[in-house]
Amino acid sequence: MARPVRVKKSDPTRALAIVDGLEELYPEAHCELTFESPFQLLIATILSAQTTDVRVNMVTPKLFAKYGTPAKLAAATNKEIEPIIQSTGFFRNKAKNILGAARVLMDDFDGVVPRTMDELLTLPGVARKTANVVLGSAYGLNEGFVVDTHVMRLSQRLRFTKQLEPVKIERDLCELLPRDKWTKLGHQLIWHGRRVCFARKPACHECALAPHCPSAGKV
DNA sequence: ATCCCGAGGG
DNA sequence: CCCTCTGGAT
Repeated sequence: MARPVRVKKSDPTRALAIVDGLEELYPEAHCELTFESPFQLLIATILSAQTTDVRVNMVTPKLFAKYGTPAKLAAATNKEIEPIIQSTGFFRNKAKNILGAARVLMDDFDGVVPRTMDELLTLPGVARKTANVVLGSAYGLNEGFVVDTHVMRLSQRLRFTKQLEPVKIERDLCELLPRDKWTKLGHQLIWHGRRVCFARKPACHECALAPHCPSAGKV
């Protein structure tokens, strides 16, 4: 027996009001990692796991001065890389991942960061979040939706989704929000998460989205 | 103590 | 699902 009724999705009209509000608040929202190539954004994004972009931007100039291309990074050793990225945390895993990613790029992709989700997912240290950052901010493609800690938190507070798993949240966001704005909206949600909708004590009293937010004053 | 533009393995 | 890897800021 087929399930007779679908639950109504999150109200698309309310969602679009929030989209407009975010555009008004953060028309300039963009990726705040510093990079000069798709490769450098890929590496910076791998390094950004569980740390702030400010911290990543403190180590990447030194890293990219010597190892700013796939060929150069692929030829490096863990011992050379680890001290440079140490302050970003998880530095042994991250060193292994960025070296491994550089080597896969050389071996399988002619040293060019690929432009598809499936190909990006073959790189060590790269899952959907990192792949979506590269596709969106290095290549300008709206292939998916970046779901990081901020996007996850805001999506739940704004009731864009009730899911807890990032991949399910991404699916809901893609169904609900206009595709041509996925990348920009990701940045805008992150900016709002940093500036107003804090993890611990969100500033609902000064939030322009509060009229549209089911969680306003309740967190 | 909790959080930060996570990923991989059990 | 859970856990671990890891450091710095608040």
